[in-house]
Amino acid sequence: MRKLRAAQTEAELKAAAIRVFARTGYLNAKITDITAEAGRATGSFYQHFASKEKLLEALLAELLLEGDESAAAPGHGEDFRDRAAVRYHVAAFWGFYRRHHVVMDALRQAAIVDPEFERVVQSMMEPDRGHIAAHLAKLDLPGEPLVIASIFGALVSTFAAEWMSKLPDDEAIETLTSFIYGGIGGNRV
Amino acid sequence: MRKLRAAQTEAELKAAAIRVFARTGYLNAKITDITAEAGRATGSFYQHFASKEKLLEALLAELLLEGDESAAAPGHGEDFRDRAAVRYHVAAFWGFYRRHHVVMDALRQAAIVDPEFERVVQSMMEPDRGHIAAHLAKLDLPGEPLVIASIFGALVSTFAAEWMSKLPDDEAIETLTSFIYGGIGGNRV
DNA sequence: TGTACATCAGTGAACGCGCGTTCACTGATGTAC
DNA sequence: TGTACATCAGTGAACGCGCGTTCACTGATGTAC
Repeated sequence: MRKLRAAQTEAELKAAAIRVFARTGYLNAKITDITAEAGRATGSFYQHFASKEKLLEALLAELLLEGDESAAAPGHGEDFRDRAAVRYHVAAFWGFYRRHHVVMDALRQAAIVDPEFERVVQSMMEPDRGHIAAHLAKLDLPGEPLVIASIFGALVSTFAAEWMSKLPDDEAIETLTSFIYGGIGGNRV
Repeated sequence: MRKLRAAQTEAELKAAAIRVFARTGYLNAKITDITAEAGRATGSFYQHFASKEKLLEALLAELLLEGDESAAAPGHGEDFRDRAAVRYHVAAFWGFYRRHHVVMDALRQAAIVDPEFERVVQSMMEPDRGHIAAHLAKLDLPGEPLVIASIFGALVSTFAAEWMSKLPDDEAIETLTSFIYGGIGGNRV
């Protein structure tokens, strides 16, 4: 089966790309770095992807697939006056980031240079943000729900980017949860 | 005076660079974009800066100069149990970012591609972070002071990056202050 | 089942574009006498 | 004050490097008869 072989190579290129991105960052990654890492010839790359951008889009598609799964996850606490509900969301985001930070960072880097990806990343984050904003809408908040939701996202992802490798998961999740829970007013009775 | 003319040109190149960075971002900015914006010939650039990186370092030096001034600012509230003290720091950071976001963003972009700048940006942020951490050390916190201080920085700068142009300053500062004050436990009596 | 031909994944050397950097030159400003 | 020469900021065409992309080729797998 030839299709199979092609699919195999394509998968190896994707996996190699993720390793290269992790090592040098998306913007510094050369096509030849990726093919070398995958043990293929340079030209092989273009049989599967028209460009580095298209490869990243393919990785994004995989990531979105899993995002949809976890969005359809078992009903969780909806009321953000409940600390456990906040923690649930922080933990979910944290876990997602832990599994996909290489691709997420690559997307962020691509967005810096290419306005097209800027839009893609934005629209990728939008449902999450809306979801969080919906939880927040019921509360008595120190600002617009959408603004606070953006704080939530920014906070968790920037924090994760810096501390993921330095703190144990539960400590990070606890710290973040406490901070956010307090931030949205959870400690006022 | 020849030195004067040179200094003049150098200043114009810097100013032009900031305009170009604001328009296209640091990573997308070409040397010729900058010289064109300044109305100079390409070669002129290299009479003043050995590279785009060196130009950015020069802009950084200017920025640090002002940073030092504001650090030596009039004694402000030191106790973060006091909401006004928190607000003071948020407002200071917000103002600084408003004045210097182009260069700060450029530094962030440079750090992505160049590990050298990574270190520079880190060490630039470090005193601030230490300063904040010192304020926090007295409190009963949901985590390590340095970790919380990094939340503080990440929060204000990511938030600023997104909302600076969309929210009036005082609303942004209020929202951020409330969130952070709550986050560090300020609402528990 | 065997032979002849077609298709396709993979190869890697070569090509060429974009852009950073150089360099021989110009004209103006400064210096020596 | 005037002339001859040196210095230096600025110029922009040309050079060359890095890297993305192409393309003629190979060998293996699939198809027709």
